[in-house]
Amino acid sequence: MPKSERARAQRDVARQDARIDLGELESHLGYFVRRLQHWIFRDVNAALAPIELDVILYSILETIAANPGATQIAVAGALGIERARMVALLDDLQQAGLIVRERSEQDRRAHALGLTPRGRMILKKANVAVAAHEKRVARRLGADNYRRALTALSQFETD
Amino acid sequence: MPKSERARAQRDVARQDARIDLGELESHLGYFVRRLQHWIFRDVNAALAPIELDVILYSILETIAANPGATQIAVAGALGIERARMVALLDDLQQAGLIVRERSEQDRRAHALGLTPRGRMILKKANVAVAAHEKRVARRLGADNYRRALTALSQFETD
DNA sequence: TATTGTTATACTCTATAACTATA
DNA sequence: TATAGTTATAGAGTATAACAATA
Repeated sequence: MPKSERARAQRDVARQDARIDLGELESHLGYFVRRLQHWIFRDVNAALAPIELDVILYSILETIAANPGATQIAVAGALGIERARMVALLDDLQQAGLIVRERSEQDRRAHALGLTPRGRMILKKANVAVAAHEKRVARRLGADNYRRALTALSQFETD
Repeated sequence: MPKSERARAQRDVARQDARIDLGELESHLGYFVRRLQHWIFRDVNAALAPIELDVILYSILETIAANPGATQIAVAGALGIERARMVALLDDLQQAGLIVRERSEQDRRAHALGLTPRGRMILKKANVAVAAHEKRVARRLGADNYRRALTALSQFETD
């Protein structure tokens, strides 16, 4: 099934029945965070689909670009991805010709990650698509709410 | 490897991890939403574990409490759960003696959902645990940011 | 002994199709 | 024909454990 169809199916399921009341859930931040996260996930993945990326692969590319030579564990740790899962994700990116894995000279157990020229080109396109997505989020949330949300949430410290 | 060298190596690794820069991700709401959602999910599930619930089962109980007699499809639609998955979730709740499924009199294909006395008792306990979780979120985010986030995100309209 | 990358496995979540009983 | 609930299955995502090479 094409991604657009899958996205529509998800929308249909997510659509709320107007008669249903959510009780206490309406006062819990977690409920609204989950709802927004769901919408954002769908929208950003749709935006990245034409260049054959999803938001996880994009996040990995962007992190490698900002930290050339970083190891798989460092990137995985920064993004909250299991190192076991990172292997297959990097395999995808490598097979697509977007990244290189080179043996680290300081520590021959580790791989130093880097972008290929093609990787840099695709990342540039991805950042254009993601910027457009970000504007859609801001428009749908309202400029004031968008600014409020970004300010508030960016100050949250995880463990 | 001597101890002093090992200590230095560990420091170097730690410093490298701390040095990881997330690039453009730091200006994207989606990144912070995902990060917060992940923390909230873990914390609320830990809070509900002692009464053998998770946040999905709790959300279903709360929605049934607010809409007695609602059908499986109505509750599933309101919470963004596939109706196929809802079956197993309701099986769990029914087996735990928290809900009842009764044939609807208006439409004999449908189940009218309701809480048992035990379901109401457990939901009461769950709401105490979730309220404590909500306070942890507010404290960690800061009172002002918590209010800002709740205001901003609750105004987001999904499709 | 510990760590990096890797493979393997199991479990959950999501999406879809197909079936049954009703409408 | 269509819908509510159900079953079955396939594909992701997540969490572990174990192993080889290296520290």
